[in-house]
Amino acid sequence: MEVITIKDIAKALNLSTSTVSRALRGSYEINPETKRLVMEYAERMNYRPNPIALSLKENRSRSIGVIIPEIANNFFSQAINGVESIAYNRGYHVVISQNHESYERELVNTQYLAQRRVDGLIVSLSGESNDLEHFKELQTKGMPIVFFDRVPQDYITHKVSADNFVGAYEATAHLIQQGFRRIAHLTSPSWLSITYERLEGYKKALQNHGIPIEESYIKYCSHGGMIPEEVEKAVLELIHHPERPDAIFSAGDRLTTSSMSLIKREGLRIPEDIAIVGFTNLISAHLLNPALSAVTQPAYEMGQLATEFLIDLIERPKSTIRFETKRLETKLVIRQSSLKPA
Amino acid sequence: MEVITIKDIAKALNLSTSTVSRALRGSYEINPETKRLVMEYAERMNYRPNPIALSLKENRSRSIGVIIPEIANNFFSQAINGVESIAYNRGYHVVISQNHESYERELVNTQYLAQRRVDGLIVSLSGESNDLEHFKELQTKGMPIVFFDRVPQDYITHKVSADNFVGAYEATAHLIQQGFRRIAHLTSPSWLSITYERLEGYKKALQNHGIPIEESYIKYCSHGGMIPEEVEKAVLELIHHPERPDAIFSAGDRLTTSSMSLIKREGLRIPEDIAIVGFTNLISAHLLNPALSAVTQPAYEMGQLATEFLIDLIERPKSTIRFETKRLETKLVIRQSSLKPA
DNA sequence: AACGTTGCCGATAACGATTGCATAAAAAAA
DNA sequence: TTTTTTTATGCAATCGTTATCGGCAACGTT
Repeated sequence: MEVITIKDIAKALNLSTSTVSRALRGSYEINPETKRLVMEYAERMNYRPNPIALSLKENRSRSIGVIIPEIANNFFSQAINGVESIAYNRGYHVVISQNHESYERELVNTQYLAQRRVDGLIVSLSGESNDLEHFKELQTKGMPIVFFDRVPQDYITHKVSADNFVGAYEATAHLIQQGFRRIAHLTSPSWLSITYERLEGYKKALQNHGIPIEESYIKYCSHGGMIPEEVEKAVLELIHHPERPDAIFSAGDRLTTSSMSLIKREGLRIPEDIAIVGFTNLISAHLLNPALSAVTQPAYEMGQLATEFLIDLIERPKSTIRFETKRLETKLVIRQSSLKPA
Repeated sequence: MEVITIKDIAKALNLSTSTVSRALRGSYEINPETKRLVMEYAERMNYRPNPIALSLKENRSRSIGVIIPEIANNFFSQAINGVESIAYNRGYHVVISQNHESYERELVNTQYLAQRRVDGLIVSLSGESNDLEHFKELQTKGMPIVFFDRVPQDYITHKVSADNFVGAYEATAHLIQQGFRRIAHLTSPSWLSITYERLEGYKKALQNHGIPIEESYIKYCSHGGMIPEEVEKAVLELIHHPERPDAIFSAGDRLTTSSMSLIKREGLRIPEDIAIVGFTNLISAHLLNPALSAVTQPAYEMGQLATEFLIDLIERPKSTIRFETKRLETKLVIRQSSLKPA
């Protein structure tokens, strides 16, 4: 391990570490000649300042932490790419961690990142998180936090989300317009913002079209699709409902693909027996059998926006901040899975 | 930012930092009573040692870096979950970074992780990496590195990969057995290990069945599917080949889904006009239209194994190490996309 | 009584970098 | 020539932690 330090340079050039340090940062009070010598030597020896030492001294790390439920999910991986695109341009590194829809993991990861002195956090809540004390505590200690996608309601900070209400409304309205009437909704844990907003959009669309809301058509999966049995139970209850729904509006990649699998496994056809629209960013949606109608979110842009918000929080004096909640438009792509057969 | 340090504890209890430090680590030379006091106070104040200070002092970070092409890829995200499962059990954190198939990004990420003093690296090479000097240099400086999936040939360290040769052989043999004869191969950059091994398996299967190898049926995508135009060009060349192939054996998620899209867009049917088998871990393979036959890799296990190798390298005295190259079995799942119509 | 042993604890120096303050030498002003 | 100012550099503290070394009682042994 022969890594060159400022001390090595100082020794080699018979200078003090302070002089070397200042020379490297181009301080005006260093002799231009000395500066040149130091710069050249540092260049030649491929000197790189030790970021750990800097973190210790400055209590920051020029990196931002991202905590999301799963990377194996197109929405989140696209969002991360958005985060990276902004972060790198502004000189920050990105540290990714997954909570796997577990409160416990979220807690551990949050604390880890805080200890590692990330300069800020971008968070999409786990399916189990209704207690947000760990974030609140961090925030009072000065850690900037921006939520995206799954945002807490009673929490004052920047938030970025898709317009889940409108997205859900459009999806449901589309199904109604196609002639479906018994429309079920398969969704994530009830306490998540995305769940609530989508549910409201779904209900509103039904109401506006004079269709009564049937509570037994609404199924929550409190582990967000991480536990196959839970999804299976929910879907089977729908399929074997005395008045079987003729369409499902489902949230999330996993819930949607699982539903499709199960419907097929049970010998039913999509969309003839049950139509389906997913709230998902699956890139292979158009390749599915049948091609999947989907409400897609601008994941990349959401990641970008959240990051701009966060870096703003980090770099701007606190006093001048007014917190915002931004909603980005979703897009409904209609494909075969939601078309009423003639 | 009121984080409690060992110094604060020392001051509060009227002890020296050394005593507090030793008490916390349970040193035998501290009075049990003092120990109890310190422990209790630390517990009450929720003291956590500063990992940055430890990293600086010990020149290590109890974390391992993972550098992969893309997280938006089921194979890699499953592999990461495997890595995490082992790492967390053994007290290491995992830092993920993507190279997006770019040599430049790989270089930057490698250096970043090295500067951050990760204790070791788990790497799957970018599609552009034929120069491995950056890894070699790190390794001579003492950084343990384990490669997986895309492994370099002339590099002495632990390596973990799927048995690409056998996987490709089985896929190709399956197509032949189905009655296909003009079998094309759409694959990743030619210099990658996975490309070579799969190509060899493909060729061997053709040879063993007396089918001549047609070079114009073999298409490399030197950006591994990251550039849509490149894939499009390759697939279209196959589709419009004077002797159009009746089957494609394709590598990678992106290459496979792109091929399916393009074949459909060009008005051809799968498998009637062109059959397809993918080398992919797409979780929605069974939901595609048609259901996709695929060679899948034990991604999770590969991640686990690579991590065990790495932690072994990190913790074991160097002298006792004998480097291994492990190949794990792939699994061919036959679905509709590769079945010859009657 | 002199010496050695133990038990318990503290001061200090690292790790790598930055920075406020001090200071030497050189240049400018008196 | 003397004083002041400027220029260029070094010293030392700091960030949080631990390892090394050493100190000082209290006790036991001869």
